[in-house]
Amino acid sequence: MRYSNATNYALHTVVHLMLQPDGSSVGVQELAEMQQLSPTYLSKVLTKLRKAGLIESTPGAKGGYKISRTKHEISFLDVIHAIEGDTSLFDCTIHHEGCMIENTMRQAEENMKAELASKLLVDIAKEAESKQKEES
Amino acid sequence: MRYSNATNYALHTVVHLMLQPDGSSVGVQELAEMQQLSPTYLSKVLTKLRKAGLIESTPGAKGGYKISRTKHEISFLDVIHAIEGDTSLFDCTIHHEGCMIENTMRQAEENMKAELASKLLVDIAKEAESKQKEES
DNA sequence: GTATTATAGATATTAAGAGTCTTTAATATC
DNA sequence: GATATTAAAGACTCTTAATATCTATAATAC
Repeated sequence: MRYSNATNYALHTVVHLMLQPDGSSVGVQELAEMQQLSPTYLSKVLTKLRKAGLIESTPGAKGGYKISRTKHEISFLDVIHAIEGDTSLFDCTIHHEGCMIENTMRQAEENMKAELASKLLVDIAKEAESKQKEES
Repeated sequence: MRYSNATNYALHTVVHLMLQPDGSSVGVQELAEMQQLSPTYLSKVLTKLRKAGLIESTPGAKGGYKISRTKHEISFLDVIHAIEGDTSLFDCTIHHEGCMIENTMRQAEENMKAELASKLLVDIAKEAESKQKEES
């Protein structure tokens, strides 16, 4: 019962892309090396992000991925949703509607999702940037 | 990415046991029929609940399962923990400590768990009881 | 002793996650 | 236009966890 590794890769990639100079693209090769995983696998993850409108891609030489124009609005939940889909953590397979147990579980999940919707990845990127400056 | 069916079965079983007269046991046969699943499978789930101290079991004729004496303190989280273990929803497999993304995810999860720890199953049982009275 | 019931072990089945390989399409550069 | 580069998509494999099932064993009531 966990979020998939794909979600982790996606979150890290988005933050990395946010740290790039405006308009510049990064190839999947570089992104994959950074996280030590295979480029083809990561590209499948990134395609989901593109289809969700979170990043943009350009094929061909000097192509790659860059963050979309809604950069400052991308939340944790946006990325999770793009990768995991809109499934619920909990489904009562016994009752078909109005299950009180399911209601309680769903409510708790909704609150978590609301929190994750309020957390923006651009803030993580900023934090990472200032940490780098401290170190140098 | 969801909680297992086992957790659902466990939650429903606990509520059902709470609705029994004090001290009476219910066999796994009956509990399984109620939820339309195999008795041996459910018994494995219930053994986890017993090991976590949430229910008690007595083998032999007239045996079965009953809620433990801490009945009024059993929360959703207690049951989830008993079945799913204490794993986290999110693990950063790239960084080993201090990952800012992991921190944010973990914080949201902690808040959800705190909410689920505050929700008692005995309240669900009471609600179910009063609903039954309305209908009769 | 006999019937009943929980427990544990071994095993099987299924589904999802994780990942690879290959081919195709698009783009830039020369 | 030819070539190199890069994303995308399809087919496929591998592994793991969930979801069971079946059988044997141990405990208990009568």
